[in-house]
Amino acid sequence: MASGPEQSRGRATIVDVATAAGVSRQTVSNALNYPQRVAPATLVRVHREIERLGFTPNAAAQQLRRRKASAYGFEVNPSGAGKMGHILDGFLVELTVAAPDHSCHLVTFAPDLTSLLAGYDQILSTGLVDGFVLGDTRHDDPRPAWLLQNDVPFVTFGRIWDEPHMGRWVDVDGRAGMELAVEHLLGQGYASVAYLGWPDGSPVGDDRRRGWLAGLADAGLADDPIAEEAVQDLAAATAAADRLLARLGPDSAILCASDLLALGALRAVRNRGLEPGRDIGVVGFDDSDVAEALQLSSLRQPLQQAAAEAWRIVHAKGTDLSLTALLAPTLTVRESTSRAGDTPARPPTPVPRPTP
Amino acid sequence: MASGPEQSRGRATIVDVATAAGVSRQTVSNALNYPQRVAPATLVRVHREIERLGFTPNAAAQQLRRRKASAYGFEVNPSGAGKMGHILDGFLVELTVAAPDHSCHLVTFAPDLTSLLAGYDQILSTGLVDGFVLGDTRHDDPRPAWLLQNDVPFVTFGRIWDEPHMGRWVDVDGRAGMELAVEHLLGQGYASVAYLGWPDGSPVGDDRRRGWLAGLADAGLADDPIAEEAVQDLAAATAAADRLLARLGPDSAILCASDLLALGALRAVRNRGLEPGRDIGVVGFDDSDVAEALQLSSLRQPLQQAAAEAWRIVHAKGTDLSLTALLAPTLTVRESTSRAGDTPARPPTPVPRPTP
DNA sequence: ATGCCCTATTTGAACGATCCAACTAGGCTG
DNA sequence: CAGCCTAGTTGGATCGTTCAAATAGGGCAT
Repeated sequence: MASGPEQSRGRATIVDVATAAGVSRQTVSNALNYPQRVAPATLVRVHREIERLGFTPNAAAQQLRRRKASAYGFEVNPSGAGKMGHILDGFLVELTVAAPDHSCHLVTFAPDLTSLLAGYDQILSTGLVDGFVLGDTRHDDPRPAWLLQNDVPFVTFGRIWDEPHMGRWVDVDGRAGMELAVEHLLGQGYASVAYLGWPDGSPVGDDRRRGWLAGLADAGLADDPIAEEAVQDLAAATAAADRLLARLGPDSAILCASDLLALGALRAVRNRGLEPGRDIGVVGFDDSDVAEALQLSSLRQPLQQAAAEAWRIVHAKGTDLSLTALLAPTLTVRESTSRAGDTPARPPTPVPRPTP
Repeated sequence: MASGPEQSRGRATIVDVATAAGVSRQTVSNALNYPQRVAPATLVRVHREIERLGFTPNAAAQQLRRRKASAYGFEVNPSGAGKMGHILDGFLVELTVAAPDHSCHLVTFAPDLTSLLAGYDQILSTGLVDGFVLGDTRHDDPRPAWLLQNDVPFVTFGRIWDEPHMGRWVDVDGRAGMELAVEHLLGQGYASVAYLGWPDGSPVGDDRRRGWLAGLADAGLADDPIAEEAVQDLAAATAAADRLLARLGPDSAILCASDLLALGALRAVRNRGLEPGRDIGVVGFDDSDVAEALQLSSLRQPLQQAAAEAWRIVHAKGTDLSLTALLAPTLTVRESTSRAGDTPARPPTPVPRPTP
């Protein structure tokens, strides 16, 4: 697989190939970077030697001469790794998979404790990366402005809500996703669709709530929208969902801003002796592992598309500020929204509680 | 933060610092790499100029000259990203956080479809990375042998079960973790501890099962161990747990090989009208987001330690084949194993099912 | 004073590739 | 037949750093 060069003093270099093919090193370089400049006969001869010697251009030498690393930094946050709804892990994977299509790669780095920008400045100043993919956008985020000011290529996953005119982002259209979910739920025969969301103030949450309302309006059901709020916590979600159920009639559905909230809804439903899907429809957001395990219908973010768009945007030349991509999520339908769902979780014979 | 060099033609280089400090470039290099070779007075002068000019050594130039990238590759697998129990995401984060301690960084790459080794060979041949951190170990894994044969530094997360004598791994002691869990459960007052595990044959699963048996033996309860098997699937796990409950007396506990299996156990327990924790103890493995959300006690892998050990091993010089680290997991105790747990999930007033 | 050693520092030469400008054949034009 | 153009090829310089060997300049013993 990796056969050594003439002299076994390491890997084959471009001059090894050149001498073997009887040409100059520049011709070998041209054969790889500008094939149209090289005579066809020479081209095949060079490529044969490249193949034979197992030559691969040295990345460090290319980076040095080209003044370009063809690498991008991705900040990973220790606090939220593996957390539910943290689709960043999946996004990173899809970015990595798509990276070769753009002949570049990804370098991970951890945030600097002193400053939000320090970590970025440091890895950038070594020339290790050309730019960044920001996996999240925070409120009052100083990073986009700083990067723009320093002419550093970047793209964020998540809209830059504070500055709507600022481009260079890719995001998932939570609003459209919610409309889709409402349509699905009504199509399944649920009479009404209530909403379990986060408290006002988070841009993402507000956007999703608007999607729910829009979905109701589309169906002409917007006259009396029923909603409850809960923070991202199971106990709070369960309690809020229970309040919701108290206000709802039969054959209702609950649309949730996250899988965790939906998990609370599932518990509240079961606590009332009801069966999710058959009695009450429940839809979550992010299609996390939990959703899959609990047979919870959920909106899935198109991470593969998002990664592709991210690479496109980060590589786009010029200062075009309107480089954006808004992608529609898809709905993964499971038992929690199917009326005729068999309920395998229920055991054949209920057993009374054993008394000590 | 990033002030330019004398001529604003890019970043400050080592010669910019040298001329500014009135020394040769090599002295600046020495000041950074071998400070003891430089006279104290010169040292402070050089460092002052480095600070003033905001100089950072160019990584590509260093890599080229040192013939060393100070980077390591980490293969990310598209199929299992974000999956429950996939602690690889967390491991990658901890590796990234700890990387600066070893003045190196991490480069992610996706598996090549043609061959398991092709992706490794390719990124290695460019000199982009010096070695690899393998996030998982498969059965009949050709990678460790290949890497060893080619003198490529590496370390695996997960023992190399096929070749017990082969070193260069860091792993979590599932067996010890299970013993710890059994001890905890018995200490909580549960009369017996049953086991819900994977079918025989997986090295990890068999190891954990042995830990359970060892824990029972330590307590003198090994005479009639009760266990059931299920594949990594919620429905199967729920059914198996239900079979287990049929065989168990009151005040028992179920120790599970994974959080997903434990999730099935929780459902089976609730389906019988019992309350996890109060009536039946349940313990999972991996302390995933689900465990946290469902208040499930679970064994947590010490990923931070694992990352530190991984860096130590991958950087260890020589061909010492016995470079290993076996770390003990910790138990995160939650309501599913606390007898006197309040049960916030139960609503104050049960409501009958609404009839249409 | 001469020789010698030791320390601090400097100079030359890589590392492996690409950019740039120059060079050589040819064929074509006027 | 001189001159021009183009395709194909080449050598020199360069990216920014570190390695290896050479130099300068004391201090100390002979």
